[in-house]
Amino acid sequence: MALQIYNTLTRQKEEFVPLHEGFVGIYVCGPTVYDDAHIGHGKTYVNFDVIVRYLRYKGYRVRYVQNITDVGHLLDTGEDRILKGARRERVEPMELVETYTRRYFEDMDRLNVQRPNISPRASGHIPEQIELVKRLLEKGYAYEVNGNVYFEVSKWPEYGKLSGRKVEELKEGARVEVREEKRHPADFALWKRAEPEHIMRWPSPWGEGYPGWHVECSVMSTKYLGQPFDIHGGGVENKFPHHECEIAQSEAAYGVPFCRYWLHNGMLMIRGEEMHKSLGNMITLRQAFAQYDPLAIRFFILGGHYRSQLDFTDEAMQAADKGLQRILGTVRAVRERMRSAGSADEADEADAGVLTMLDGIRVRFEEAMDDDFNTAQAVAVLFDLGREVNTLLNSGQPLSGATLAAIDALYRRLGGDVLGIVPEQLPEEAGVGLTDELVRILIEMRAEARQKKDWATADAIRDRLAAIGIALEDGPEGTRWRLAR
RNA sequence: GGCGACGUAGCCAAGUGGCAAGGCAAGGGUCUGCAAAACCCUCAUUCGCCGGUUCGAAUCCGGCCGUCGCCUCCA
Repeated sequence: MALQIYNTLTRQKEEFVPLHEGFVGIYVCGPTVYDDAHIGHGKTYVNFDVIVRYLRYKGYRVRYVQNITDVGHLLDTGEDRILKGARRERVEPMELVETYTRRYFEDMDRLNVQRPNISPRASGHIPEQIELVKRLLEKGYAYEVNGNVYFEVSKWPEYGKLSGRKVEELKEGARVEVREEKRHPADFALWKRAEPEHIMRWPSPWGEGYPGWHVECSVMSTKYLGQPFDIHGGGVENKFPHHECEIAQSEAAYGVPFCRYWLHNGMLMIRGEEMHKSLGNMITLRQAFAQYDPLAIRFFILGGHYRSQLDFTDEAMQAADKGLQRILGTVRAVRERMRSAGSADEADEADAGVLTMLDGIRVRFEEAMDDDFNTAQAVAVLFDLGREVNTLLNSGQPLSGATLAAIDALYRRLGGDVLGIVPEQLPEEAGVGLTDELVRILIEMRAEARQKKDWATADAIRDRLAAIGIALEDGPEGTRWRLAR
């Protein structure tokens, strides 16, 4: 079945057909690196991470570009976010940028978000941005006033096609303070003159200044992906004006479409409210990691559709944590059985019935993901797989190494490669070695106690291990241990 | 004020014309020395409310109520 994608530009699901067969170019608006990433960033980049992973699973070669904004993104006070952050921490602007860029990637790594192929920085693409502004001036779509260059929205009739807004309506009710020098309130800055105290500045044909925020995305997406390119992603809150401006600039400058499929993901809410500094409900990823397993946060995010809003609450997170443990519990059991089965089973064959079941799961999983990346549905399929596998594991019937390997491979493929929630190595597996050996000694001692029906000793061992986060589970094939959070 | 999204069980959340996925929680059972894990069963005659279209609607249309987002250079 073909992949269907909801295109915000056309407001409908469309079959995805890339520009060049076998290759997908995708650009996603990245963070402005002036502070730690919060769980809202987590949702956005996990959402797009899975989209990219699935495209790769489908066999496409994907080039994923995600910018790092390190200049030109202003606060409503007109202050540059980077400069403000640098002043706050008394460091050079680029020092601040470096710090938070690194921290951003560290946070994303913990969420198991694969890094983009290219993470271009706005400050590293100033000449290209000046080039675009020049071109817009030459073609008559922009005008310069006092060292500032603005895009003239009224010259571009298609302005508003993404967000469904009309330029005439923008005048009304807008809270934008209208700068006198603009010809129309909706005109937006392509280049800004640097005031004397503004230290991030570059020479340009219009004097010393810095680029407007929207320009970097137009420039860096097409520089690495061409124009037009396949997919542009970002949070809904950037649909207008950011994305609208990107389209206008790029299409006015080059006369060809900018991007073919627009994807917008829904925002993350905190107990029903938008996360906002002024509401004091901001949760950084680092804070969240202190309380929850990063993979559980990822799993929580995948429990909803990427286009929907998602409400972050303690209860919902706990449910997600439990749910993930359930899935990983099955994976752990399969891998343990593989290990204890040994590698000696040459000539063994996978059970045909099991293979058929696995194939059915794979098909249902793909159907869910093909339908506009329905991860919630895909996760449900994984739960169904878990029930089947657990039943198989408990049935007492012998399972060949090949059968177990096929099950494990499917988990790695769907749960690992695509959803990114099944690790290559579970924590217990990583800790094999000393921890495993120590725990096994205790398990043996406990087994002896149990044999003598010395329940007090047996339970004491179990309780004390539980107290340090190691859970013991007695089964027909002996006792297993796992890390319990 | 303008534009848009959503409202599904105690909670989270899929489903967009044919008798309501999945997870968490809860109750019962199997297994266990007791647990844990796992499995089985139960858990929305109903999808904010009121109308309409249809043989048939959670799904389409209209109205109302409620929540949220954008119009502020927040992912």
